[in-house]
This record gives sequence, C-alpha cells and structure tokens, in this order.
Amino acid sequence: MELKNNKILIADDEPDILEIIQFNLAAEGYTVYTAKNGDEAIESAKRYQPNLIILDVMMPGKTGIEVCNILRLQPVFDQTLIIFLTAMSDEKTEIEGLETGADDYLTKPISPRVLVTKVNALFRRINKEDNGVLQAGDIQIDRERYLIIHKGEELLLARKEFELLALLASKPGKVFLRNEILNQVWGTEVIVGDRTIDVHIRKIRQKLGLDCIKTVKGVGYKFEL
Amino acid sequence: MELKNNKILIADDEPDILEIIQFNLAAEGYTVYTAKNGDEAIESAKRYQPNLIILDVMMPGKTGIEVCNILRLQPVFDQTLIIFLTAMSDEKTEIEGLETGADDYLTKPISPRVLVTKVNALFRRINKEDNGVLQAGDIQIDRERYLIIHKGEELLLARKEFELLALLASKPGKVFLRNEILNQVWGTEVIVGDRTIDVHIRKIRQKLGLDCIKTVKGVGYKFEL
DNA sequence: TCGGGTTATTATCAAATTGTTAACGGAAAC
DNA sequence: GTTTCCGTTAACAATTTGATAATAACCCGA
Repeated sequence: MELKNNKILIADDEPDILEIIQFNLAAEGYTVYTAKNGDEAIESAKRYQPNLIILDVMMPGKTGIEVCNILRLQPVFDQTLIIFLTAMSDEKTEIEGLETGADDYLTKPISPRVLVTKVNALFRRINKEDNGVLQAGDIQIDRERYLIIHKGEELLLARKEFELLALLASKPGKVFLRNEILNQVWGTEVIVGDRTIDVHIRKIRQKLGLDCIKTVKGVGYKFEL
Repeated sequence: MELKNNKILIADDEPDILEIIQFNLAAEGYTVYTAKNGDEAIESAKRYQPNLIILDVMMPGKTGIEVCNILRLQPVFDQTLIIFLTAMSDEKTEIEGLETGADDYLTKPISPRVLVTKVNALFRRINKEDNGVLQAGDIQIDRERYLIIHKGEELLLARKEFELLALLASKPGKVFLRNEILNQVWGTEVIVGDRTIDVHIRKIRQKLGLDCIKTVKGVGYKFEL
C-alpha cells in the first residue's frame, strides 16, 4: 500500500532487542540499520542519513541522550525523527530527553505492535503526502500518478513543472526563496539560470489558468489559494 | 531574511576555493574575511571576531581541527559557529571534528548553493527570530509568508519596507539608531544616504495607516504600540 | 523670532527583478 | 529515423523597487 522508502537507524546494546525491532520494522517495509553503541550510532547516522533514529538511553560509551545532543548540533539532523528507549518510567530521563528534542519515547519492555504503530504514526505526520495525494485548496496533487486534479479535471504537467508546483503547494502561503526552489526541484548539483524558474512558473500559471502562484519580488514565490 | 550583519571568516590554502566561497557569501550580504592558513585564521579570528568560521581541514601549518581546538579554548569563541571543509567523505575526520565542536561539514568539491544554504541555516538557527510569526501589539509579522497582518487584514510590503518594519518591531520600544538600521537592513557593504531610511519609514507609515513608528529626533526610530 | 539642524514629503530616475516569447538542443516517444 | 515534447537559455519588455535630490516642515535653543 505504501512506499516506505524510509530509513531507520536503531541503536541498542542488547542484541535481542535490536533484532526484534529490526525484524518488525523491516517487515513493515522500512530500511533498517543497526548500531551497538553510541559511537556506532553517530557514525551510521552520518553515513546513512536515516529519517528516524531509535536510541536506547542506556548504552555503553555515549548514552542515547548524548548521541542525540551531538546529532542535533548539525543542521543535517534537524528534521530527523528521534525516539528514545527508556527503562520503565524513568521520569528524569524523559525530562532530559525532552529538552534534547526527542520526538517520542518507548518504555521497555517493548511491544512490537506499539513500536510499529508509533513509527508509522510519526512518519505519517511527517510525510504529508500520506496517500500520495496532496490537497491544497481545490487542487489535488497526485504524486503517484504525477498529475494535477483541478475541479475534477485531470491536468498533465511536465516533470519540472509538477515538482515545482508540488513544492510550492506543500506549504501554502510560505514564500520559497529561489535558492530553496533550486535546491528542492533541481538539486544541488545542477546549475541553471534564474530565468529558468520564471519560465516554469509561467507555464504552470498558464496551464492551471489560476492565479495561485504569487510573486514576492526580491524574495521568491508562494502558492496561495 | 536579510538581517545579515554577520561576519564570516574563511580559511583555506587554495585561492580558488577561497575566492568562490568569498564571492558567494558576500553576494548573500555577509561580511567576509579570508585567511590562507591556520595561523592567519587564528589571527583574523581574534581581530574580527567573526560569527562563523569556515575552516579547511587540510592546511599547511595548523590544520583546521587544530585551529578549532585552539579557538575553542578561549571563551570568546565559545559561541562562534565553525564549519569544516573536508575532502570527500573523510569519515574519520568528521567524527574527530564533531568532538572538537564543529557545527557542520562541507565536503569538497563545494557546491556554492549548498554552502549558502547551510550558512543561512546555521544563522537562522542562532537568530531564531527568523521564521515564525512575530507579534507586536496587534500587528503580526509573518516572516515565512512575508506579509504583515493587521486586524485580520493582510498587508504586502516591499522587501526593504518589510525588513525595516520587522527590525523595529523585533524589539518594541527600543530606539534603533540610524546606523543600526543601516547595518541590519542594508548590510555593511552598501552605502546609502540618510534620507533613504526616512522615505522607507514614510512608506511603511502610509501603508500601515498606523502611527506605530515614532521618531526620536537626533537619535533614530522606534516601534511602539 | 530666528537660525541651525533634523526629519517629512514628494517626484523622479536608475537599477533590480520578473514576465514573456521564441528558439535551440537533446531526450523520449513514435 | 522522424517526430514530439521537455528543459533551458537568450533577448527583450514590463514592472517594481529603491535611492536621491529638492523642498517643505518641524523642533529646539539662543
């Protein structure tokens, strides 16, 4: 049903727990990496750039909280989800963890079903494109079928046009800087001129027939109603 | 978005890289200093007290990591952001750097766009006021959507007007000297006459229809109520 | 009240930014 | 092997913005 192209890193010093979690998440379709201690976790995190990191708090060497603190220092891990595994009702730890910016907790012993549920819930929250369809105003953006639906009519956009519109519509109202647009739609490697964006914007406006993309001069573009 | 009164020091022994980085960051409105080796870097850092230091790891004399360690010893550089430039995927160095307290990494070859994005992101993290809504009296300043909301009505300001108002409203009551305003909104590079500020103030007053910007004769302007 | 210094206002011009169109090369489709 | 479509660019038009100059209005103290 879903394309779970999400990477998860698990760090725990107990091999049994590691295996249970790995098995259950892999069965859900996630790509799972493991680490046996804090240092391994940091290394793996940097290498694989996982979307979610599950950290045991009690680990030899660096604790989960220390790992979290170190990772959060880097913007790369700004958006990364982090879940802590704690021994039962360790309130002090929870408070401490909260401050380091964890997204959720799990207390041992772990129920595989609870785990999977929480993980799914977290990702659902992040990937708004839940069922592949992004709703913005009366416009539907179907990522899976790569088309726009406006008032029942299906509209076919070219790839770049589609991605550009999808980006803008992903946060209605937000002004996207030209830089942001280039990064998200064209990637960081390619170098294209500034006019390129304009031309694509124009094509979208033309095909949509709606004035839903506003120009904010000197700043960028935004999608609005 | 253009509160870039930030100073950046770059240290690299390759003149080409130095120039590329300098050019791109200067274009973003940062004030940029350069150094050709570790010792120069330390000297410049002490002299200019930059907000961000970009250090090549491999440099003749002192390496970037050594420079970092030396600087971090002094409380003055406690809060200074540090980014390392490393050869491609040198994980060992990255781990080592992390421990010395770097804030981010860039791997060569450098993409100017990635560089600019990361630098902006770092500063945004420090100056948290960047996104989110700033509430001042019954006026909301929405940085993300780049508009002013007053009594439910959305008001569009030109870029400089917006930045200027955002600056004044960021500290209601505080009198901003003309110099401060110039530095914050126009940056230290650009040179504009004094009347320019007046004109922008006037436009804001006009568009807002409110008397919320007070003149403090001989001193500057302040935002109030 | 007058004068010096400062700010307000206005119109104007230059520069920056974006819009538009056409055209070209290349990839994909036929 | 054509043909079509896409992405990009260049060139130019249109628009908006920002800076300045010139002038009026203001405030304060002498």
